[in-house]
Amino acid sequence: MMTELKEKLAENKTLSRVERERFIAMFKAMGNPIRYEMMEYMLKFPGCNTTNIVDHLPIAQATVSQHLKVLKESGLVSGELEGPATCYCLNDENVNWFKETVQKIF
Amino acid sequence: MMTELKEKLAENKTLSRVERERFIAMFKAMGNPIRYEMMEYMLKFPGCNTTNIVDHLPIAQATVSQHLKVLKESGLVSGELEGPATCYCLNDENVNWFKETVQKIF
DNA sequence: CTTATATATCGTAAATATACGATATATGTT
DNA sequence: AACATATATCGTATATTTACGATATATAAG
Repeated sequence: MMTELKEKLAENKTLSRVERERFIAMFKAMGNPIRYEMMEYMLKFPGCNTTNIVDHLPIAQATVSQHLKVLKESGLVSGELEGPATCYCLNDENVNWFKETVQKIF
Repeated sequence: MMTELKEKLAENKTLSRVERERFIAMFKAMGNPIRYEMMEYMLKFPGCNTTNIVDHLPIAQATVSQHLKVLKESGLVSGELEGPATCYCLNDENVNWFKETVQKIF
C-alpha cells in the first residue's frame, strides 16, 4: 500500500502550486551568474562564510548578502550561525528535490 | 581507451565558459512563471504554434513572441516554420543535456 | 496582386533586479 | 560595558526585464 503510493507519487509529473513556485524560484535563483558562482563555491567549500564568498567575488558585501538571501529563500542554500559569522551550505535535501523534479518534469 | 575517455568526461564536473553560459541562460529562461508555463505547454502539446500558446496564456501576442525568443535563445525550445505559422517543440537534445548537467554538477 | 492569417520586431512605459555605501544588528572579546 | 568582527538591512541609483500597442514581415488563399 505504502509502496504503491510512493510509486504513484514518483510517476506523477504535476507539482502543487507551492512546489511549482519553489521550483521556479530555484531556476530563477540559479539563473544569475553571480549566484551560480556562489552555488559552485559552496559546493566546493561547504560551510564557508559570507566573508569567504565576498573575498571570492568582485562585488560588495551588501550585494553578496542580498544574493545569499535569494538563494536561501529559494531553499537551495542554508545558513547557520557560527558565532558572529554565518556558515553557508547547499541544502542537500532541497537540491536533491530539485534534481529529482527536473528529471521527473522534463 | 574510448571508454576511459567517456568515463572521464562523465565524471568531469566543470563546464566550458560557453557551456556554463548556456546552462545559466537555461536556468534564467525557466525562472519565469510565464516561460515555465510555456515549457509545460510545449511538453504537453509538442508542435503547437504561437497562436495556441497565446490562447493559453493571459498575455499579449507580442509578449509571448518575446518570451519564445528567450526560450529559443537558451536552446531549450526549437521553432520551425510550417506555412505562415511556427511550430514549437522542446529541443530534446538540449533539454537532455540540461538534465544531465544538473545531475553532474550538483 | 490584393487580402487574410500568423508571427516577429519596434518603441516605450512600468516593474523588478542589481549594485553600492551607509548604517543597524548581533556575537565574541577584552 | 566598550570594542572588534561578521553579517544583514536600508535607501537609492542604474540596469534589465516584462508587457503592451502599433507596425513590419512573411506565407497562403483568392
